[in-house]
Amino acid sequence: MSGYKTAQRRRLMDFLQNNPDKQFSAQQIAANLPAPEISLSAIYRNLSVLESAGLINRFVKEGSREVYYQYTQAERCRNRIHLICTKCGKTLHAEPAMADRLQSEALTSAGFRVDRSKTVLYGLCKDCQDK
Amino acid sequence: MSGYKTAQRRRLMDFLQNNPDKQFSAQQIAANLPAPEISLSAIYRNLSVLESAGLINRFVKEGSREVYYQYTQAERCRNRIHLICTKCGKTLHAEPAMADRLQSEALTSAGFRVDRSKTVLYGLCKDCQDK
DNA sequence: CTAGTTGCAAAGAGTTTGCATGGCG
DNA sequence: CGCCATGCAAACTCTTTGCAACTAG
Repeated sequence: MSGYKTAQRRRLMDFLQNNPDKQFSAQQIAANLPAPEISLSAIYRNLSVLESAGLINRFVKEGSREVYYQYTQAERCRNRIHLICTKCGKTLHAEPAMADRLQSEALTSAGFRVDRSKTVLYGLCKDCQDK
Repeated sequence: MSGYKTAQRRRLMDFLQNNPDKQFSAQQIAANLPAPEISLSAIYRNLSVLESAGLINRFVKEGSREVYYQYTQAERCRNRIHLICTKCGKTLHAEPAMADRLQSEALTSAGFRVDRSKTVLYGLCKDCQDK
């Protein structure tokens, strides 16, 4: 009923798939995508489609007002909490075990049920701590 | 050198202080503030001033693109991680002990240094879980 | 009096939408 | 051929800024 396989859709998907640890705004994608260019509106619409299909994640970065997109790695993202480095922008995936502990921690000490898919921990990754 | 005590500034501060558990966008404040109205630009500028002074917190809410502001309760916010209910919008403050455990958890299992002031856990508060 | 403040309108940034054209199936 | 996709420009939303009038100290 809906969804053609167009060259643009595939190129967008490829781009995000090739940078699985990073997240991009629509405009950054437009700027970094190799020629031929894709119109901004097509990018926005395709990102929307891909997100509905569950192929990419969409979220607002802390301190920014832009929407960012990132490739969804099923195995790596499922049931995991994301850690984003505020310096280099890299995304790490907390192991499920860590998410479990964190979740039960919040539940017992505050009665709060953490939603893993919506929660992002911000801070510095290992590499950026050293600098 | 800078900062007068104007009636508008005080009214904004009062409004946020009277709703310490909630966060508002500039436009929501404009809509909920009792008459006489304050121009949107004055609201934005005052929120900016109050934030620089450390009297209120500023952050982007998950799933939204707007900037939200909330009264900074020095004792309650210092060194604490915030928990925001995705249903009712209420903010809880994790005890420092919980933040400590969470932080060391991230550090040992992922080498990630969590920034407490920027990290927000999203989920359901006690009250909203029951419904 | 002087510097910070206010309101209004205009400018910006990011994103969405209407519409005619072009492409997948 | 029918429906989805694309480009372009216009519309939108939230926020910032320029400017002249206005006030706190």
